[in-house]
Amino acid sequence: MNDISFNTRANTRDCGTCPIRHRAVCARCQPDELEQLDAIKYYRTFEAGQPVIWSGDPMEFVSSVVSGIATLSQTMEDGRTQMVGLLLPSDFIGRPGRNTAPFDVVAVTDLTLCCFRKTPFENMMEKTPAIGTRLLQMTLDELDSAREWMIVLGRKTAREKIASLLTILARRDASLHVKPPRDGMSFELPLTRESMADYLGLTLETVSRQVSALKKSGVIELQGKRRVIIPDLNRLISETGDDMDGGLIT
Amino acid sequence: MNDISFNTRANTRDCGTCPIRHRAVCARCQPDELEQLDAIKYYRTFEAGQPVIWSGDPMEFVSSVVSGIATLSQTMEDGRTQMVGLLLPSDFIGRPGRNTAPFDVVAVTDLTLCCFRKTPFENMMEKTPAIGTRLLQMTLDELDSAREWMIVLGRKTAREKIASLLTILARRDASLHVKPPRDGMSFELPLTRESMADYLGLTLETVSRQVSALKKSGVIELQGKRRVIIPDLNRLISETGDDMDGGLIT
DNA sequence: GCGCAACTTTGATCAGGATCAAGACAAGAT
DNA sequence: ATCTTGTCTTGATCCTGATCAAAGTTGCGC
Repeated sequence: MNDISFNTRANTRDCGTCPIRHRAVCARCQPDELEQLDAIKYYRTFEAGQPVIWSGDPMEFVSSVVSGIATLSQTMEDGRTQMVGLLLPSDFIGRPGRNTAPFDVVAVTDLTLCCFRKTPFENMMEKTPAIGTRLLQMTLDELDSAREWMIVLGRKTAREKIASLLTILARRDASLHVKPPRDGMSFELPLTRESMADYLGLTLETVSRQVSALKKSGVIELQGKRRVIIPDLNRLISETGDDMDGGLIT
Repeated sequence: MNDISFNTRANTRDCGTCPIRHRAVCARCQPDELEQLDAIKYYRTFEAGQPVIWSGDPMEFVSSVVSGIATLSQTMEDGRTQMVGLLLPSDFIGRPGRNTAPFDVVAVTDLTLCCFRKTPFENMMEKTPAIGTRLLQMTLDELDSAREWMIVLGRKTAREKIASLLTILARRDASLHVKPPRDGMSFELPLTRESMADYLGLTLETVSRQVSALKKSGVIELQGKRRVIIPDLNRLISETGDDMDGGLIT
């Protein structure tokens, strides 16, 4: 027996083989599986801006993000693009049972992935049902997040959209730190204004204007163009239009 | 051995215990499991308009839609609502491993669900890993659909949104029939203009106007307010803004 | 038949965000 | 220092879809 629990984003642990703390499948490596894992596991790194895989490409691995940030997005023929997900450390990329990528994956910052060759991974899943269970839980989480994002895209105003995105980023950032948010948290924006626009279904000009507007209202402060200071998180949350007590995508 | 394959929406089969053809978990009942299944399985029916469950409510069952249509939606405090999913026969409702419903589920038409009490279902999942695998595949499908819907909500014009919705409904309807679409397919709109608006992130007036506009352009025809005739599906698809050859949510 | 309620269409006007256009700013490169 | 390049901000204008309002349609109960 061992005490491995299903780690949540706020409750990560060292897996012993990967360089950082994370919660994805390879974080659950068990000692006697490591030999085999090492045979099928490898790291890949990407520079900021590089594509990881294009929609429709054959995909011979599954992976989890070790460090850096990637985006999951889709582009129409005429160039309109929509981000459908933000991949942060510990997030999982890939589809056991599928052969092609359904969306574009692009490295936003320098990116390291911990990859598993797909077939051996699938075999491992069969032998270790806990992995499948874990993956199902993660997928259900992602599905809920995706659905919660729909109300942002479909029903929120530009200002609410920006506030929603900043809230998510602030919360994700806060969960990386040990100290709980002493008011006056701050974080580095990983996205350009254009990426934010693609995530929110806006134009980059509107994003810029609304960020400025939130600054003018005192809801946020900026140091340079990328560092965001949030004097009062509840104030920001109240700008999202959401219920105060939760529900927002984590 | 048996030849049960992972059924897709276009490839359903009789499960032998449920009244109609469908592809969800209970469609995969195996003869020797039936006795036990009957002990934990039951049907529930809802009238059109009735809620099945509210977001946040404790949820003691999982289920699949046997007949009728339900919506999955979310409402903000001020009343703005966004549908995040359309549940058609064979779709699965519920979260193994969760105790509360993440979204509102409402019956749009008269609805029959095939329900399984959650704990016994989860036990069954543990004993029969194929169920978990199947559920993971279905969840991955739903996740892809949810993400594909994001580009509709975030980047499409009102006309494209309507065309996208009609295309999905037309395709789903077509997959229920044996004959492939002899051009000139038609189907009954299951949704009111308001529900369509909530699905597409529009107002009901805009939906009405754009439906009229598509009619005036000859892309669709209407018999009464609810029956839609599609003389040329490709013509409709070209109005969605999507790539001709696929990709659209199924 | 009539009346009523729910749903739908259509019109007039408004506004939020898109679009077009010009600069501002910062970090590197020469 | 100057030029370049990419990113961001700000302004002016336009247009799509929202909002407000009224009337048309359908189905149902009586």
